[in-house]
Amino acid sequence: MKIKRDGKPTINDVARLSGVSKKTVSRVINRSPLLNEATREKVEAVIADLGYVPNPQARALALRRNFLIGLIHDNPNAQMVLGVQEGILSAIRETEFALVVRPVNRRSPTMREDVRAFLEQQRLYGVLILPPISENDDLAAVCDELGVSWVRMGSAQLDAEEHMVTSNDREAVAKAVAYLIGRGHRRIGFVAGPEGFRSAAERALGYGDALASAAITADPAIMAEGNYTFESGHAAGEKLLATTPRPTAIFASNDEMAAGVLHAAREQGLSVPEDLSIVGFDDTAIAAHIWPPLTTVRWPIQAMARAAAIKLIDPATARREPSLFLSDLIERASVNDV
Amino acid sequence: MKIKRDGKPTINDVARLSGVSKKTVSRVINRSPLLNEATREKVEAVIADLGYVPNPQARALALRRNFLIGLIHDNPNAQMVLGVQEGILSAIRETEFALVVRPVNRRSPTMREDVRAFLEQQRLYGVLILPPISENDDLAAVCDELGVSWVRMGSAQLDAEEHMVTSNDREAVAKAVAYLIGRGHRRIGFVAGPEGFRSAAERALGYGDALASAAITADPAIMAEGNYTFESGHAAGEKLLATTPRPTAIFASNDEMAAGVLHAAREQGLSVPEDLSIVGFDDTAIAAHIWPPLTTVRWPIQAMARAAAIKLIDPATARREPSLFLSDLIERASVNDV
DNA sequence: CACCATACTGACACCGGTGTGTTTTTGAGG
DNA sequence: CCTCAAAAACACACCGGTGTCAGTATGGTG
Repeated sequence: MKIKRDGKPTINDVARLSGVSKKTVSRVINRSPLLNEATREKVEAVIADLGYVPNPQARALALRRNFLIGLIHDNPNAQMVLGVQEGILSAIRETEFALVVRPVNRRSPTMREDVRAFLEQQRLYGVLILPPISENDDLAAVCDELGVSWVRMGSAQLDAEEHMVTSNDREAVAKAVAYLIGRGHRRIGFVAGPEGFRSAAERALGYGDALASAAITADPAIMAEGNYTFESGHAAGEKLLATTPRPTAIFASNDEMAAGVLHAAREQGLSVPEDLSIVGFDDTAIAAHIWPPLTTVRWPIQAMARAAAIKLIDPATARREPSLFLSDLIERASVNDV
Repeated sequence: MKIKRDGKPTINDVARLSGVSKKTVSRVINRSPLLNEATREKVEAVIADLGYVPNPQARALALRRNFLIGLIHDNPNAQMVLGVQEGILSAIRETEFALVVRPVNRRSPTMREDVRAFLEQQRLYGVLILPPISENDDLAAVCDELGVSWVRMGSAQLDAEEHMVTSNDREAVAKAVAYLIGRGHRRIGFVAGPEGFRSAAERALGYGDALASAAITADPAIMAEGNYTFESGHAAGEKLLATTPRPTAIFASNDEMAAGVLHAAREQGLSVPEDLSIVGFDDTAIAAHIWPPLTTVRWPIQAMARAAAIKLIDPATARREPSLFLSDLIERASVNDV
């Protein structure tokens, strides 16, 4: 007698074939300690023989919790989202968890309700929220209300450590701008991220810190705002390069905008880094692939995502690991001494 | 009397409060036609009042199928993977399906077993497989064996239409190379994708077709192989540009490699497109952001992914939609007349 | 050798939905 | 007013696991 029907074997098949109750099989699966060694081996042999794998839906129903964790993001940048996915996966590989992705549109007025409906329908175990929408406290509130555990990633400590993985953008930008100052630059333009983004604010603060440390007074004429896109960086570059005296260096709050600035410089016949030094932020793939390769700040996105996932699925372990991540300056070829 | 416990309301709560059996509530949820209008309204009122949402795990258990579709990929390119995710999501939005992602490593000897374990553990409804691993027939076999429906995306018709969404790379490359020929180029280098990739083979075939149509004999000296990375494109570029006479144009089998070729050209003091024309393939973000912006072939990845997802969740509708997608040439600034 | 704590194991209800077969209600026709 | 088929609703088992608590060996004690 093999399996009853032709479908996949169930716990009942295993129980019948090994002559024990289904509860005992359940104990074997869950590595219960109060279990006779001989019984365990007998059951395990049948499991292996049958190729039995427990049904996750039945398990989820009985346990009243499932093993799905969600990633909620608003695709700020493909490289980053994929880095995050890799990071999460490195944490949940070897576990029974799986990753469900859910892009949302931050400009949609129904975003909050979309997320709510998604969580209600799927009943995920927990979710990870990426910037920029991680800055939205509403989403965290929705999760709490629905009993979904959550962790957000961001550029400033918005929550208790159990709910937050943070990168220290302010400090990282300060270091990068200080690096430009160290190379002799005094007139350093700044392309900010969009208003309302915490990351943008933090990075702007870091720029201010660095100038202040060097006793350089900030000049609003060489500061522009972009929205983290290539096009906005291009426009900001045009504006900054039209000022007199022209900045000798520009720090852009992300790589895409830095690429836009580079583009603008090229259109005006300027060479980089000879006529203009540029530093970006994020170290996405684009940074290494444009010409000249961009000096930028590397945000350890993958490690952060991994830490966030661990917080979600194993809070005990997570408490012994860092929640604040520092970024490194990656020197490439877009900066010259002045 | 509201809900029994403080948990989420269940079908039993709805049944009790509206004075019908749970099966009737089930019929309301599933829009069963044999249902009295008055009863439906009564039950729907209670559902709305309670904010009841059916438990997907219980549903999955009873139906013996869930509403999870998987995306199996080997991250060839962040832009592409994210485009695919967006495409799938546009198809499943408004449905009860969710998207589970699962990156794998094609170089791992256990890849096949990894995928198998994943499918067995999660019991997904169906999966979508991206190139390049979609070319691996083993994975399709594993899915069949496990009763998981599947659709693969690829550069050539490998399967019956119900299992396959195809892009016509050969024809697209032929068009792109013909375009270079039309601009007066005769000595056109080619950077191939890695051996063993169907997409690489198809693209090489397209290159050959175009040369043949123009009665140009292919010169092995100006053909190199890369592995779809920036670095390999850079190396291929160095090799091709060292030949005499130097090619006046180079077609690279993807954008990353095209960027690498551009890099190599720049290092040799060549300007693009004045001294060398370059055409890429994929139209990922990098194409528009490098300097000069790259003329490339746009692969309608998002539409393809959407079509693939529809094939999975709604085969009937899918039969009325296209399964073969043609690519367009996007003219930017990396090509000059010779 | 009876007794009892300890270590295992089992029976059964339950999680929250859906399928099946049966019963009740409805309403048209005689 | 009764009959009876069609329509609507119900009861109950079932999907495949887990929790609870009771039952059965086992072996050390008095």
